[in-house]
Amino acid sequence: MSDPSESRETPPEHTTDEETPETYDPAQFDRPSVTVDTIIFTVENDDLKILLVERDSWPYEGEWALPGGFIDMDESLDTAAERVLEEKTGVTDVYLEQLYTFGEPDRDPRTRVITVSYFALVNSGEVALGDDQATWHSAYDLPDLAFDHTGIAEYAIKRLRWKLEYTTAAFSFLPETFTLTDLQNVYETVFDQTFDKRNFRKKIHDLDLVEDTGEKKTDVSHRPPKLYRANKEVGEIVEIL
Amino acid sequence: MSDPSESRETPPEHTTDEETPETYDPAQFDRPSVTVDTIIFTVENDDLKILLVERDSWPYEGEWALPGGFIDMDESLDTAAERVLEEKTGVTDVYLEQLYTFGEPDRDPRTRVITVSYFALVNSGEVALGDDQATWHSAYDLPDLAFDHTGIAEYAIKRLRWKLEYTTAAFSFLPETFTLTDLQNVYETVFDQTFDKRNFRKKIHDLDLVEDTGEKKTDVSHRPPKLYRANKEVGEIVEIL
DNA sequence: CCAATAGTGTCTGTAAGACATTATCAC
DNA sequence: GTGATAATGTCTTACAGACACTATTGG
Repeated sequence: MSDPSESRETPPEHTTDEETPETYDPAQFDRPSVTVDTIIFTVENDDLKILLVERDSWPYEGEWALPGGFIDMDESLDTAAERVLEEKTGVTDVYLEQLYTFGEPDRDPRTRVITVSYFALVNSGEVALGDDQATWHSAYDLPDLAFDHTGIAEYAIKRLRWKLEYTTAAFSFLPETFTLTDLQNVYETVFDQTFDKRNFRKKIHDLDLVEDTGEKKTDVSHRPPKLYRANKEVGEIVEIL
Repeated sequence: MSDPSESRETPPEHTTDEETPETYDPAQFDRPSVTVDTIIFTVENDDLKILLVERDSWPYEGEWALPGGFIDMDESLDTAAERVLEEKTGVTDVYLEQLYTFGEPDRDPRTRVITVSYFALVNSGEVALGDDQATWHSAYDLPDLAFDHTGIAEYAIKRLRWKLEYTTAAFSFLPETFTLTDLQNVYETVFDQTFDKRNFRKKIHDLDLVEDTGEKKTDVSHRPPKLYRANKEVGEIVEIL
C-alpha cells in the first residue's frame, strides 16, 4: 500500500461506533508525541551528502540519526522544520518541503512518536555547522541509522531525484552564480550517472532556465567558463531530464 | 522563528545510566492530538466525487467535512486510514496513499490537532455507505468545508491527477472487467477534458496495460464492446498521458 | 434501415539521444 | 605549445497529436 512505510496488516479491530469521532473532545484521547525529522541534502565534491547527528543518549546512543526535534504547541510543522534546519546549519531561506509522515507504533522504544519528515536542499557554501555533533555523510554510503531513519533517508533520495527531474530544485544546491558544468555536476551527483554535455546544455537553454551574467569564472588554468544565474524560481515545475 | 539556543533534538544533561530511559521521555513534552482525514474519491456518472460527512457538533456543526478520526495509540497511520475508510464505505482492499500532513496551530479551534491526510480511490459499485451522514459530492462543486478541509481536498485533486498521469491508479475506480470506453471516461472525468479515442487506445495497448478477457458487454443496443481486465498492478509507475 | 457506440491506421512535427571538433586560458 | 576544460550543431529515431471511416448490435 503506501510507499515508504511498510504497512502492518493489523486488522482494524475497532468497536464500530456510530458516533463520529469528531463529536468528541480531542483532548480526551491519548496523544502521541510528534516530531519533525529533516533530511538535509547538499552536493559537495561530486558527492551527495546528508547531515547526521550523533545521538548522545538512549535509545540508539552513539548512533547516527537525522536531525529532528519536538514540535512546539504553537508552531506550525513548516516552522518546526525551519527551526531544526536553522539550529543545525544556520541557514534560513532554503528549499524545504514536507516529505512523508512516519508513524509505526513501535518506531521509537520510548513512547508512541509520529514524525513528520522534511527534506531540505542547501548550498554547502552557506552552511555553518554548529559545534554540536552534526556532520555530513555521503548519501551513497550511510552508516546504520537510529530508529527507522535509514528508510526515511532512502525515501528522501527517491523524492530528491524526482524533484530534480521535474522542477528547478537543483538551483538550491548552487550559489547565486554558477557555471553550466556546476549545474551538470549537481545532476550527475544526484542521479549517480553521467549525462551528455551537449544535450544537457541544449535542454537547459531550450527551457530558458538560466541567464548569462556576462561574467566569467577567473583564476582557472584553462578556458574560463561563463557564469550564469537561475532564470526561474526554485521549485518551479519544469520537465528537465 | 523560535530561539535557536533551546534545542529540542535531545534534552541535555544525561547520566549514562542505561536503566533510566525515562530521562528523555518524549512524554514530558506537550503533545498535540493527531487524526487521519481521508479524501475518498470515486468516479460515477462521469463525475469525480468525494465522500463527505456532516458534522453534528461544535465546531462547524452542520457543515460538511472529510471523514476522519483519531489515531489509536497502538495502530499505524496506514491502519488508522484503512479503519476510517472501512467505517465509512465498507471497502477494505483499495488504493490508499498518504497525501500530506497538515498542522497549522489554529486549524482546529478545540485544541492543537495535526492531521495526516490520506486519499483513497474506490469503485463506487463496491461501496456500501453506512447509515450515517456520509454522502458523495462532486469534486467540481464542493460545498464549504469545515476546518481547512477545502484546501486539503483541492490538494488531493492535484495529486490524484498526477497519480493517473504517471501510474496505473485509474484501475482502482473500475470493476474487475471494464471496457476501454469506461477507462477513458475515468481519465476524462478526472482531468475534466476529453481525449482522442484512437490515441488513447493506442497508448493503453502500447503500454500493455490491459488484457482482453474474450468477453463482451451484453445488453447494449449497439455494437457490444470488448471487456478487458488490468494487466498491471494498481499504482505501478507508467507514464500514461 | 436507423440509432448508437465500438473499433481501427497514417501522417506530420517535435523532442530525445548519439556523437567530435574547435576555442580559450594559465603556465 | 601543452594541458585542461569550455563551447557548440547535426542527424536519426521514437513518440505525441491531429484526423475519418467502417463495424456491430438492438429496436
